[in-house]
Amino acid sequence: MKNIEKKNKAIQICLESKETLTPNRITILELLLDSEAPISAYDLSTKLKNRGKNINISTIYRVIDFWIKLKIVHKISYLNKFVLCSNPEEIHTHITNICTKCSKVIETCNEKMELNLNKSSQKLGILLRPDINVEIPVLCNNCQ
Amino acid sequence: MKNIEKKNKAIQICLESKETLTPNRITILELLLDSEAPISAYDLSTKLKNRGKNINISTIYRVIDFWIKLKIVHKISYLNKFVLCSNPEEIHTHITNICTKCSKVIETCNEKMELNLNKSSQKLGILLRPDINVEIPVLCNNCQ
DNA sequence: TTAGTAATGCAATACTATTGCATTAATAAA
DNA sequence: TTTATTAATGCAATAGTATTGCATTACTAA
Repeated sequence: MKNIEKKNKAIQICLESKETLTPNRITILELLLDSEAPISAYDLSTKLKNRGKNINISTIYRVIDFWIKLKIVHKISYLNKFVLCSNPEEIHTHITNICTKCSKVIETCNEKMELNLNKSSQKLGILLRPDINVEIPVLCNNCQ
Repeated sequence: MKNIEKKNKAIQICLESKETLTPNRITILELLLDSEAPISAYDLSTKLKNRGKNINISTIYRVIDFWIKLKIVHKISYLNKFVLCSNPEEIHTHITNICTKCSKVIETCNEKMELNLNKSSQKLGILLRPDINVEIPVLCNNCQ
């Protein structure tokens, strides 16, 4: 999925949800689009300052939360960083492979990674969240 | 696995690794044993102070890292907290189901959760880490 | 036009984690 | 036993991450 498609998809989802598409939300969405690797809120803040824009850190966090709620953005807890979802349109288990050496992220979806958790979770009496995002620590191609 | 067994196992692993078993390391191990839920480094610090012991926060982090390296303790990135591994003796994929509502942790191992990642990761050119610990956001029994 | 709601700014604060250097404790070699 | 070496800890500053309450501004609907 190309960046321009991702952006349009995000905007579409936003409008369909009847949420407001503000300049800050677009700006931060674009920064996340530009960033291949996950990026922290404070890195976003720095990038914005470099471009002459100054958005308060609280607003940055709020905007990130906004996109997370729409499932456009994922938080990578392992890194305390944020990344655009590679497939925002699909409802599936998001699997984020994170290289623990170089922090590169390889995102894939349930089918490709064969994560069959539903049966076993029933036995445990737990319910998988529909917006499930699983982080898996790996070593990428270059770092092995 | 009972607490006393876990403790003995941890001590055994420590000694077999020819690491030093210091009072701080034992104290913090015991606190982690007592805590059912994951606990933060600063919460450990508070508990220690309440018991009249004052261990510097840097030491607490170092001791936690020490136990993590021995695979006795897991960091739960989703919570920025730490928890004793339920099965320190086994080499397997650790799967930590975390209730996103109450933070309860249900840990299980690879076999029980059917996490078949090896084949698919090969296709992606990535290598699973042997000490892999996967966090899965769920809703527990009580919170559904 | 006005009332109400949503978004943002501001700045303080809380929480999480690391660092460099000094000191102390433990261990091994002479 | 004494000394040299290494490991562990303390200290306190600092860095990084995230949230909060309240004021202000922008937007939306009555």
